[in-house]
Amino acid sequence: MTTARIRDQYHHGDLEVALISTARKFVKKNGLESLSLRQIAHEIGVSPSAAYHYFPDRNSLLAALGFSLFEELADYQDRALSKVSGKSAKAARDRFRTLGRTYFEWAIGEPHFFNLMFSDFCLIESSLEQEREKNRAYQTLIRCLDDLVETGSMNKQLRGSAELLSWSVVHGTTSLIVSGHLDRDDFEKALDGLDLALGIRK
Amino acid sequence: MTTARIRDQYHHGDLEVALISTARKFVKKNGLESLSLRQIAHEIGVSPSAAYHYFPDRNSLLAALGFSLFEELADYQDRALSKVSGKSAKAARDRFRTLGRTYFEWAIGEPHFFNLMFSDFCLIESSLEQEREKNRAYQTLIRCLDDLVETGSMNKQLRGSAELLSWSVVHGTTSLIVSGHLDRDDFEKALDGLDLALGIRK
DNA sequence: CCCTTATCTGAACAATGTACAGATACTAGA
DNA sequence: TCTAGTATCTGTACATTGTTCAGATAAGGG
Repeated sequence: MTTARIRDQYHHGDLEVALISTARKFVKKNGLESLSLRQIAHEIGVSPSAAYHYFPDRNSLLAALGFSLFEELADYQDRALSKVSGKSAKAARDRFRTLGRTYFEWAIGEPHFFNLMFSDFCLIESSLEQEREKNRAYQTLIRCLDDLVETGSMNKQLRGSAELLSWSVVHGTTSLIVSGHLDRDDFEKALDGLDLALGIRK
Repeated sequence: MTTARIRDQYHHGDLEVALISTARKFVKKNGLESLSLRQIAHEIGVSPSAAYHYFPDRNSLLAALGFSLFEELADYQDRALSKVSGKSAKAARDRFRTLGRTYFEWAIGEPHFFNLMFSDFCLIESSLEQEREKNRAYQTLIRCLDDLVETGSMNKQLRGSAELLSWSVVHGTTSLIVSGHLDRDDFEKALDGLDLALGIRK
């Protein structure tokens, strides 16, 4: 009541987050290429130049959006993982598969987001904050694999390579499916193959 | 002497391939985003509208370039593979690794090309010709794996999943490295892990 | 209440993709 | 060889884009 009242006429109040969220809306619908700063500004009801007070250029806005999408993905995965807790072998297997499946489902559901996240735009600021988000899902993967080894339901000789293999298989199939080089149902096949190769018993 | 003489003043002669090859030059240097039809036309010495006689729009030119890059990659792989012939177990292993390594090296050497090939631009016409090119490298992979099984130097129970796993690991790590989410030397680690997981003995 | 600072506007510029009418060169048929 | 017709390219034009910058407007602290 005190801060966000009539400032809508000149001062927007939350322009930075408004820019990112309407950029999100546009990218979701039409992808990166057609994203226009002017359209975003118009949608918000603000002058095209206003954006330059928060982002040096169009690329930086896309980068900021891309970074926020990594958070979204991690949140999405966490939400699904919270339903598969426990330290049993079965729970570890379920979490392992959930981790991969949510990654895939997210990408299939929002292919434009997935493309942005792994595009050139998100290359620059991959230093600090993004690393932290990456680790968030990565730590979960590590815990899954450790649990699988501890419960004796996985080939422990492969433990050293398992993280890299799992991540690259999941990301690889997802990327190839999103780009149309693989069929949708190849993902489950790949997960099955990964289980077999890592010696994960059911 | 008869066909390509003074036509340079009005009729270019090979404008379609000229458009693709100078587009290639620009993408190689600066990536997709900054690619301009007008700059390409100017470089060739032709009017901006001339391009529209061969491509309905900018996207189609990028798609045509992308498709030609799949050919280039396959050629590059074939050139390297031709030095590793033979049906021995060692030859099969070498071909297997060469197949992955050339894929990776190509992408690292020309990241902008790699990005284009797996971008939205190359989604449309992934129907006929591109399938053929994809199969070209894919058949080589299949032959490698068959040889590995025949010579008893690989876990034959994993033969069914091996193609999908290999391809997704190689593409996955490559994609993650190109987009800055993995280190360069993670690729060899992934290949080693893949060997281990598939039971490929040295 | 004023003055500094953050925030946004407005006009402007160069570059881009694309459309279209017309000019120019090539080619086949007489 | 001449002539029509077709393929190929030019020139101009338009709307849209990213980006810059001087100035207007609001907010907040002294």
